[in-house]
Amino acid sequence: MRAPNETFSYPYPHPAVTTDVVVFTIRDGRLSILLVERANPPFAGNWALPGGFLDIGEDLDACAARELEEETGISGLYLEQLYTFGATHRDPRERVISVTYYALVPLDALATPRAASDAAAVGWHAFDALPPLAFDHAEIVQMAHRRLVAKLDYSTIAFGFMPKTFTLSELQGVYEILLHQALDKRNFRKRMLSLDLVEETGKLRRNGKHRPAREYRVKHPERVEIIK
Amino acid sequence: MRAPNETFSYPYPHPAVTTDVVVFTIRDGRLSILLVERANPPFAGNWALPGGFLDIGEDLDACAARELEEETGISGLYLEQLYTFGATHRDPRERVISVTYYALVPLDALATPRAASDAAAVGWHAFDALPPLAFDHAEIVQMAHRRLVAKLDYSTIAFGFMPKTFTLSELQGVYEILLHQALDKRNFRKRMLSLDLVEETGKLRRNGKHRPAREYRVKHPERVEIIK
DNA sequence: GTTGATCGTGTATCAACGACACTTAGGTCA
DNA sequence: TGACCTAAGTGTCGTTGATACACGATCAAC
Repeated sequence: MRAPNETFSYPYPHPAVTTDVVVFTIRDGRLSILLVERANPPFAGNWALPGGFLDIGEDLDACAARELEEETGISGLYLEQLYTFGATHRDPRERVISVTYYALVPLDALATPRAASDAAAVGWHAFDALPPLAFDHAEIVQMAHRRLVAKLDYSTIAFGFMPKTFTLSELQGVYEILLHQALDKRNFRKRMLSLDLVEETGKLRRNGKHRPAREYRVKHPERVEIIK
Repeated sequence: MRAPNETFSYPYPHPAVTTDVVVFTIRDGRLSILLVERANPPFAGNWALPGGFLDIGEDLDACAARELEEETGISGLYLEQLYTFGATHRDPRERVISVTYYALVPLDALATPRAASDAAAVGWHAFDALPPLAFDHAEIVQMAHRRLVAKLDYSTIAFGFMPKTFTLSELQGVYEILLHQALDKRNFRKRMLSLDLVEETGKLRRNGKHRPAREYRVKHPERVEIIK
């Protein structure tokens, strides 16, 4: 496609542009994020966010989706732009501007990532027990987490973690994990139902040796994320 | 500094990176933004946001501040990152990624901008009567406005428009302009004073042939922007 | 000293939120 | 088959925050 020794020249120096994605999910009751183990320098052997260099004819959103798919096999997520990081020495190779995104994966989506391209391994890591991360990715993860928690208050972002159908107890569990605190069952249900965002499927879900729970679904899955 | 015909080469194509800044103020009772008239193609003669190309050794925030100062003479503002725009054909010359910022100027700051560098003219334009803008700058302005209005609800961002001292009526006026609606005087004062963010200077301000108003100042000017 | 203009103040009602405990339904097992 | 275990599901009351609303006080101008 491209001559081996071809180069691209500009009258002024240009930085490289990358995208990086923070993918959240909840696994085994813990908030977790998706990391790839770097196969190549710099930071070979370290864990990092999935991401990579922007193709010159590609939109930023498309780049984030493509790199995520290439490195982890996960696709079809709704990616929201988070922040752009551009400190001068954040990458030892050259000047790199990183446009970062975040996304949520439902609990059930059997998102078993597979390593590919320049990643040695891929895996979910509990947010409160992350390994050391390459580049400034720890900072990116922190910002994504702050954004996620802030959005719980004024948006329906938590539904991003829910499978197609779920029980109110499961939904409450997601909030409790994200907020790090127990919630009152009656108040939680009152608030959720008054928002008029979920509806009963009519089915019951049997989860153990006790009374079965009513199953719910989101009423307007397309416009989750609306501000309350 | 640089040899005239020097070029910078990379094994892969690199986009250019720019910063653009949306500066808000309130003039004559109208929300206004700062625009520069472009002296050079593309879009020569059109109005655009102040901004320009990132220097290779410069942080993004510094670039935004520098370009703003160079093109308008305004400096010392607190710039907050807004969003990064990178659609493939947003600049006809080459692929350009723009990291955008926004900032607020107090009403009194005699911010008389002066044209410089590659700007033919500089001026304030009422937000509800903007001229056609170059590139995708209209979209950037819309996003900045949405962010500004959203932040009114849960932050102290409105103080960014206030001079060192002000009256509660002036502060109320700012809110009314931004929110596009009249507010009840008693309720507004109750809420503002209960936040414990302003204090009386002890002075009175005479503004006309009527009872003078008490003068206030922000209590902790350094940490304006805190979430309520 | 009357007029005009803005400043500054209090109360009553309603809605939203938080605290709080028991009954119901199904599964399990003796 | 009935006793028991476990999570599901439900209502009230008090507190707090938001909204609606009207008039006297103060200064300048005449």
